[in-house]
Amino acid sequence: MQFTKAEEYGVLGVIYLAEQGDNRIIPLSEVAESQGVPEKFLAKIFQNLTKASIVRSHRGIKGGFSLGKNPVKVTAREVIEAIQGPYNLIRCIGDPASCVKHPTCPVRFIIELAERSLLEVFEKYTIADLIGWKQEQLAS
Amino acid sequence: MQFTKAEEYGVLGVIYLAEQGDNRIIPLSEVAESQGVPEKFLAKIFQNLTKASIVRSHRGIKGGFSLGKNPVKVTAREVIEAIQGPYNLIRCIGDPASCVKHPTCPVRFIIELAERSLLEVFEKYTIADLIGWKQEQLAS
DNA sequence: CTCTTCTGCTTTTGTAAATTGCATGCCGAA
DNA sequence: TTCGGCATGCAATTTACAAAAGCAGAAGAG
Repeated sequence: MQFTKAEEYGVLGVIYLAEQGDNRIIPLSEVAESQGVPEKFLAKIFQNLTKASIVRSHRGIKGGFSLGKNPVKVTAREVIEAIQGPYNLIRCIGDPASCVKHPTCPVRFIIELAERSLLEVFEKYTIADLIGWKQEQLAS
Repeated sequence: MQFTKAEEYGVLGVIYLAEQGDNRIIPLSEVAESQGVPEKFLAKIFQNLTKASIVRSHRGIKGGFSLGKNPVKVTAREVIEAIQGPYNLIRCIGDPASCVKHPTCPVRFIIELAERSLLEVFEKYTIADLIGWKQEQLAS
């Protein structure tokens, strides 16, 4: 079980945008370079974020991406699920039919609890919280 | 991020052994067939469980596997970590060197919290708890 | 001895993640 | 109105790892 790079890059990208402040428009190339991630990969991720209105895209010269929402109101869960789709630690939770043979499967029981507690964490912290934490680290 | 089949099969296998009671010795073929999982794959998983003393192996005719510990004292975390090694949702947590460029990486911050809350769940429930839950489901 | 079962190692297969490439469309600026 | 920079969308590739299969060997019971 591992956090994917797409999720990681996406969160980092949104944070970078938020840090520039004032809803500035930043070209993707700058975001990618600043975070040291492949631009084309980030492009795909940002398309998902655009669909979820977390960022806004601007074409043409001087184009790029700006924040679509107030970072205080965007939770980590929203960003992650915009990128990966709904969270499923195990297939049979998203698709109960595949688990129909084991209506009493104890693995599902514990995975459901684990998933819930994971989502609680992701829901508890906003992009603004993550930036705040980063500032604290820099200060200390 | 997904729970792996190895983890799932391992937990199911241990539960099956525990359900037979009295530390009976069960050949791997029976465990595999009862859970509908490939025997060779399960074999590798059980080797790890053996090293962690969660199960005990017995060779020769009438050989197989028996429980190595009281199911009341084996947590889901122990089983899972015996199979997969220490839990790392993200690479830079297990290997901080790979993250040295970003000492303030906010992703690490939230992933560490997520990981901790995940492990708390896995630590809270024992094999006996899972079996108990299964019985409840059957009863209702 | 010999048959059965685990053991250890190697190899293959399958699938999803991660990345790259390219043709296209849009937009602002000159 | 044209040009260049930038996003878009889809296709293709590469990489990585999970999942599974294979096989020779060791250990134990009868």
